[in-house]
Amino acid sequence: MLINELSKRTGVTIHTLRFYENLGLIKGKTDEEVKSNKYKQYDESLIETINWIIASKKAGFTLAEINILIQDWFNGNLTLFEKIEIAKKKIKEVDLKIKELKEVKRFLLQAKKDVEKGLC
Amino acid sequence: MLINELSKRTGVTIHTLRFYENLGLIKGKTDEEVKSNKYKQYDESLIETINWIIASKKAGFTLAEINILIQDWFNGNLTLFEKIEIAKKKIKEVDLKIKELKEVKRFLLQAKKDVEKGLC
DNA sequence: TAAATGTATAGACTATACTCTATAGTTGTG
DNA sequence: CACAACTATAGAGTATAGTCTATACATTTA
Repeated sequence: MLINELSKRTGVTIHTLRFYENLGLIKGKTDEEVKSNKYKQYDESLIETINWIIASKKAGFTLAEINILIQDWFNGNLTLFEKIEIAKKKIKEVDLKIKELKEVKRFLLQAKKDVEKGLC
Repeated sequence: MLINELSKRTGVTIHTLRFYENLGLIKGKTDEEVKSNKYKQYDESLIETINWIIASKKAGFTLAEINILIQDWFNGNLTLFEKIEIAKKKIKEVDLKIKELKEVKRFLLQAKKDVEKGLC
């Protein structure tokens, strides 16, 4: 598909998709047979990749971190063992973030309770 | 306490504390009695405020959002009802973030499982 | 009391992640 | 075939959140 379709199907603007492509997060390829233009074709599988990038960003990972993981995972010639280790490490990081969020929630619940009791 | 102590007790650099003070997140006051300098005194209670700012940042809130909440909460002359509503709203936001993180975790667990099964 | 350390202010600089503009060429439609 | 809509590239501009430097005083301490 062309960039316009990729943009519509992911909800990410064309500008941002190009920005991601420059960073190496995604990659389209120009059809060698077509000589008249340099329009890039984007693979169907990029939809999932981009959704994953969006989720990871929401989870607080930087694009640099996400990029390293993508490079390792898809282009890194890693052994099965190494891939499992990477997944485990990332899962730990996500668990830590969930723990931090739960602390913030506890703080908010306490504040709410204090107000309800008329303590502040 | 002076800014140096506040920095040491919160782990936030003096530069960043001043940056926060410029944004209005925290406030020190110069002792009117002392004419020789303009050294600002920071209240003991700011330690908790700053720890809360740090946690909120980790939770993905921007300084602008944190600032609005602080202004509302501490200086906003809100009714008890309004404060409870604000707390409820923030708790909902945190819950959403936790949900998003759990999705990322599910994705990672699936990837790990796929690798373990030798599917990729 | 000289030197080291601390404080205040203003402004420059950096990194991250976009977001927009300009320019040039390509494709699809009435 | 005119022209609107799409694509590519490069580079400028923006917002957020710091981080650092320079300058000028003030305070502490050996």
